[in-house]
Amino acid sequence: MRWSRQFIPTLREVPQEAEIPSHQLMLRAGLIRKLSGGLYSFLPLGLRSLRKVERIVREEMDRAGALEILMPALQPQEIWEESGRFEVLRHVMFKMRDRQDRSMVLGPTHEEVVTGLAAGEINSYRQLPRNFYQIQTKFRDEIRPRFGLMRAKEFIMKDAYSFDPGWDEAETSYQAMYQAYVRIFHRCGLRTKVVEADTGAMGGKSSHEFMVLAEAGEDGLVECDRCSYAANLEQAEGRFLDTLTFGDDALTPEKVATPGQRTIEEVSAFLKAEPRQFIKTLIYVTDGKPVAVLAPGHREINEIALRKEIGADAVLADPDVIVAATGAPVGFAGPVGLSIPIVADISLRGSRGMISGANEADFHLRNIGLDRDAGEIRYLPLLIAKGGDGCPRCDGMLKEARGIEVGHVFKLGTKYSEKLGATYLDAQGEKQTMIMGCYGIGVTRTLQSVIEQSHDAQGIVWPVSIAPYEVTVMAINATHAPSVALAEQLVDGLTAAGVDVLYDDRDERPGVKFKDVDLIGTPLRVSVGERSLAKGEVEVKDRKTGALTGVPVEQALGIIVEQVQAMRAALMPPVAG
RNA sequence: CGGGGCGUGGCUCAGCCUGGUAGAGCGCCAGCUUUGGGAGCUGGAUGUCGUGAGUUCAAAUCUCACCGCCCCGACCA
Repeated sequence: MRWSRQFIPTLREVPQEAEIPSHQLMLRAGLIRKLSGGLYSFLPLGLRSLRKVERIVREEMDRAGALEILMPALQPQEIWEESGRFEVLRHVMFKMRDRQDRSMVLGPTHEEVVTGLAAGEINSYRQLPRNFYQIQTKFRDEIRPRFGLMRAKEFIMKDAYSFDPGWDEAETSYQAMYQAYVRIFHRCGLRTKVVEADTGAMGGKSSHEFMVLAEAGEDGLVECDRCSYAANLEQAEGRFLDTLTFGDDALTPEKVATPGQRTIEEVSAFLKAEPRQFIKTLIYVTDGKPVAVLAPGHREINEIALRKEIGADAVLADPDVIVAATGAPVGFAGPVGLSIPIVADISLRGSRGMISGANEADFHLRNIGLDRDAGEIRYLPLLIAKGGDGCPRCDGMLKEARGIEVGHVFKLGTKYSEKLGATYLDAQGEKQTMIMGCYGIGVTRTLQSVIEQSHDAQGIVWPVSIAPYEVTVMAINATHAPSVALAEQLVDGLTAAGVDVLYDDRDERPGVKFKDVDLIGTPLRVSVGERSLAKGEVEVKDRKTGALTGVPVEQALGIIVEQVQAMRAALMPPVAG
């Protein structure tokens, strides 16, 4: 392909709309253009890379035995009401009406459709197991689209759904997908970290996320410095290593005036005590009733864990509810003397000498021995894990990182198959419920994640497997006939050898062409110029290492093809299976 | 939805405070020179200054409303 016939609108300057490197580079290298917030057009270069990611995904899914199908993006709202997820996901679904005034939605995911399909078509154990997947556009009315393709309103997802006769078989399906994901991301040149995760709106028993570690990542996670434990912060449990005992055990609670001091920060400064000596008392409301939730003053409550324990609808209480529940305005709640149920993080068990609100305006209590001075308390693990906490699996210590979720595998169990009647008859003629799993890869997000992980100051550094072109060839001076002739000869030869080659035929200054090639990031650059030609050579530059090699003209074609093949081979998974 | 920032040519931005002829660099078009890391010279095209209302003799500039974009938070796969 000739550069002059392609459409590669590169930008010299960083568009102000883009914050993170990958988003900036996708715009600068001419891969995408924005239509409006969270909606992007793919230009030729972006689409070429996207198609290559899709091809890898498709090959590995097929290899793992999954079957490609394609389901409608436009769906009747009823199927969501049937599964009970309309309420859960109504805020992320685009909703509309058709000409018969039927309520329709654009699918944010496809458990409902695929489970209905399986329920209708699969009746016997002889038809199991089956795993259906598709690569398709998903629609989610994001509260806040962000970072280009990272979080968009419309994006391409590979979603797969496994149906198994029993739990053991389902485990096998899960492992097969897990392994396929490892291979997919490896082939895309991505380094990923697998973490334990919360199942969120998908539901089900347990799940793992494939994370690309990156500063720009939207998810916090922790990993152990000793063992392989790693988890999303939403899911992670850290062992609290600190001991919360202060001062003399014999001291009893004492009221202390703290006029106008509401936050832990304010009161700890006022009383000259560390935040960790405080019992943070938050009032939540669940099922219409207030509940006091306690945590050490320097730590945060994990609301996902909390909701699992006290009720899925739990939210922080409004000020008037707090006044009614504690008798004091916001900022002065404490566990001592409260008449509402209390749950506390397990780190607070046995704590002594603590400080908390006195349930009276402008007063706090100190010298609290929590289980001595407060009423009945349920102790539960409720904290968001933090770097420095102990690993829950071994003696190691957790450290924090940020990640981009590119894949997520779920053990769903029977959540959908039960609701939507996905049952079959086993060998004994007994009716059984299918065991499901679901497996997603954000294809467009994966593409951008590769750039986020693989770029430098000059531009994108594509892994050869998903580079829009594998090699760019140029005549440094497009008016120098011998250079042009040799360049074109190399382009033809490479094309014939099955290499994706871009021919920069523009009559631009060399600097312009060099900058552009670096920006769009093709793994190899071949330049033909008068200088190297005088030595009987062409120049090959490795985009990743920056290494420049003079290659004799006669051997150039063979050497370049070999290098491309070597780069391709390096990204194939080491072992089969 | 709360907080903050920003909307001026294709891109990056100045001008706004203190109202009075709409600017620069890059890009684009034509010509000449140039050709190993974003060239030089000459000439040229491109703007409802986000939209609407208001104040004013006069609004890119002041006021109000709305819209859009970006960031933080809440929320979320």
